[in-house]
Parts: sequence; C-alpha cells; structure tokens
Amino acid sequence: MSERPEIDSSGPQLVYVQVADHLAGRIERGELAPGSRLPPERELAAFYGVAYDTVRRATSLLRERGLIVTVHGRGTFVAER
Amino acid sequence: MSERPEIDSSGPQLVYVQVADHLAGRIERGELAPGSRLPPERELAAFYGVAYDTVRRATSLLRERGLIVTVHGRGTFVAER
DNA sequence: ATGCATTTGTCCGTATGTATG
DNA sequence: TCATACATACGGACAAATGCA
Repeated sequence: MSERPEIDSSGPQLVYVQVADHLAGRIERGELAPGSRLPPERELAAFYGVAYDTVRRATSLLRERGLIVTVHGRGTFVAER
Repeated sequence: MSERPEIDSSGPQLVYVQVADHLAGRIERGELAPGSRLPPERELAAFYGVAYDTVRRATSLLRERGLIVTVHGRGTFVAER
C-alpha cells in the first residue's frame, strides 16, 4: 500500500484534504495505475487511521477532480487518461 | 426462533451488541445446540428488524468470543463445546 | 459438466448521533 | 452556530463458495 503517511488531525490541513492529497500523489506518480482499483474505502480508513466519513470526503474530492471513478458495489478506480 | 426481543436503537446499548447478547443467551441456554446452524444472517436481520450490517457486527463479536463458526457458502454454526 | 439456489463475503451510498473547536 | 471528525446503522448491488439436481 505504499508508505503510511502522517495524518495530522491537529494541524492546519484538514484531515480529509491530507488523505485526498496523499492518494492524488500516488495516482499522479503512477503508483496507482489508470484502471486499477483502489483499496476499499473502509480499508483506506483503517490504513490512514481515520473515519470512513473522512475517506468519503477525500474520495469525493478526487471524484470531483476526475482522478477516480466509483462504481457502487464494485469499487473505486483510477480514472483512465 | 424463540421470542422476538426488543431491540432499542435509541437506548445506550449499541444495536449490534444487543443482537449479539440475545444470540449468545440463546446459545448459552442451549436453545441453539452445538453444531446446529443459525438462521441465515439476512434472515436474522429481518427477524431482529435490523440491517445486515448490524447482524454482521454481532456475529463478528460472537466469532471472536468463539461461540460460533461461520463457513462461507454454508452458514453459521454454534461452536462445539 | 452445467446450472441453479442458498448463504456468506465485499463494497459503496446514505443517514444519524455525538464530540470537538 | 457551524464544519470537521468519528462510530454506528441502514440499504443496495455485486461477488464467491457450497451443495445439489
């Protein structure tokens, strides 16, 4: 899963933004290839040590940016292109 | 199936703990014999009037306690001994 | 070998209640 | 008062294992 990032819930950066940025970095560096599936949201929550709700906010951001595509019941995928 | 218990979703007791406790009671009283199969999880959900997710949490607890054993595709069974 | 029903497993979608700052 | 964050709870869709005809 790559390195466990430091998520600072006390700092100025919002937690869900930190999670979104970390995932975005992995996508942009190609660590997560286009078309590949991300770990389940609840797994991401456990990995980052944050709540499900927080991961939802993060993936919501990335969806808006067009970086990922989510399919109900299947998973979340790195967008093609 | 025994008596329909009161599940209080507004009280201080978590719903999945209430479900787990009720099932545990039935097992400990011998109403559910060792080796016997429990109703399907989704049936339990309907019986208790709770969500599948909640029954999953409850059975997860009972598995941790060693009270039940679950086999994918077959069912959930009262542990021997 | 194939298909089907049953049952558990996995996942996302949404809502609610509480706590914190 | 409000946004963030967390945990629980409910719902829906899809997938995998098992057993049997």
